[in-house]
Amino acid sequence: MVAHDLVFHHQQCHDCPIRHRAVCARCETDELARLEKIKYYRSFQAGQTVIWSGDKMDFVASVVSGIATLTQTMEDGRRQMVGMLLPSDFVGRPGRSNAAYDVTATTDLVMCCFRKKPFEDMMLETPHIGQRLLEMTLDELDAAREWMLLLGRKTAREKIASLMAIIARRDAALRATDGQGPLVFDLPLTREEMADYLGLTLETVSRQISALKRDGVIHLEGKRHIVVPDMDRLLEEAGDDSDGGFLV
Amino acid sequence: MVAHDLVFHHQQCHDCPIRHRAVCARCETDELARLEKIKYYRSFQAGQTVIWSGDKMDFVASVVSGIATLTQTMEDGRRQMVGMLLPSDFVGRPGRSNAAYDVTATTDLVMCCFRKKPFEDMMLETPHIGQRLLEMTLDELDAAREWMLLLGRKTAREKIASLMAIIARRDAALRATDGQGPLVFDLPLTREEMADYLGLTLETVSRQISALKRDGVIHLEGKRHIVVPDMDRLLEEAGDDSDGGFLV
DNA sequence: TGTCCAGCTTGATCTGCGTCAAGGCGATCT
DNA sequence: AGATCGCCTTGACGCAGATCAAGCTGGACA
Repeated sequence: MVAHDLVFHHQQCHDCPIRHRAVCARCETDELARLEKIKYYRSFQAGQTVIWSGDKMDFVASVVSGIATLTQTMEDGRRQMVGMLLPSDFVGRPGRSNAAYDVTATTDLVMCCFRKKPFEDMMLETPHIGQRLLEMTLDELDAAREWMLLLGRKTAREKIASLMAIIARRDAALRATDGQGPLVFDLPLTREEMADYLGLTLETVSRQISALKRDGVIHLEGKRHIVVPDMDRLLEEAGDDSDGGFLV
Repeated sequence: MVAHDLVFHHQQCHDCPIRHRAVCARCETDELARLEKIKYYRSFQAGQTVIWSGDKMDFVASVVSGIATLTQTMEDGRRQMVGMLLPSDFVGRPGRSNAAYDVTATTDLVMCCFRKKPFEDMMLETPHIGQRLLEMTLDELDAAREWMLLLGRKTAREKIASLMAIIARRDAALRATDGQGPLVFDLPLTREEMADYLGLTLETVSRQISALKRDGVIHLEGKRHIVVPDMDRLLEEAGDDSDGGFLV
């Protein structure tokens, strides 16, 4: 059964490697049949650009596997990441025909795309798709606002610690690691991408990672593999609201 | 006729001083009647807090007049504004019972509130309310992402110039000033609020405003009244993507 | 086995903005 | 008219993070 879950179904999709949300409707056959007809897959290699800001974008999509980023660039080349898309995340804006950001595959990437017009038609006739999309958009808005606090007010060290915590959390959620014990994950971003995420330079990122390592907040094996011996300590370094958690 | 326009109607509301969007449904009498029953008004004085982060929030609302801000605060007192609500803007999240941010009236403020539960019920039965809300949320997300670029990558001078441009634009939109000629407006924020908006200190805000004045980019009469002799010059200072405009 | 290169680290130095501190200005109250 | 208070400006100084520069490390390829 196909279940891309725009409504919180989590069945295994018959032709996708993972469960992903944000794509299909309640599992009612007619809807599914319609979705099947307008959906198609696209693959990208790490580093490839999915779409440039300003380009015509006649589809919406959800990430099946891999990671994509949204970035904005100023004329002089300064770049700021404004979105990170993990599996199940949604890109594209119904009711707009041009991309507002550069979308880039930072790892090998598979996306499940829907041609925009028929998707919009379906949204009109199937309210719960829109409802689910609203919910996801509100979540993204919350994430963006958390990110704004980070960019505007946190120190470099806090920024790095925050990023580690965010990645650890999302990684754990994806793998449904109910996880007690030391947290382990791989950084899916280069130092430069982290810098673009955090509003820093790659040198500062490197230095602060070294500092956190020196201070025992994280261990790293190789350049990408991170072990967090004590999540609470990390969250403290991140300057996050205590309680380690989710107000939501 | 009441028309708070969750669907782009712009009739004058019979009991509100201005046209505002984001509140009511297509002007079909039964819907209006229902909305009338669940709506009520609240007024706040400049400086009053509407709701604290974490508090129970059993309503959603739209701004009728005045300006409200959303801010996040770290334990040590560092603050970052994450949203600015002008008339017609919407606050509150269907499907969540606690506020995620401090909401504060920066000017005298009137809000049109709807008790949450009945509003949610209505959303379920009246899809276009949800559709309109999705549209507005996507707009806010775009604004948040623009804001992230500002926070992460712009210099203090660019930040100030950007803020002036944003306020000028929103002000013009509100007053439907189709406006050629020198742009004129009042700053609705104190220097400290601007600092919280921009991720700066109030001293830096003050210094950069003085600098822009010295360089003739803006003129100011008193401390709040701004005249922009050349909008293009201002946008250039803001480091915004040339074309002066809206990709949307 | 060497060499090449992208990604990363580390050092030295510079600078934009924060911090601390001292007033100025205008509105409101007495 | 003076006192008070919130808001704003300006100066002096210090530091976190940017910039510039050199070199490391590990994987791909010949």
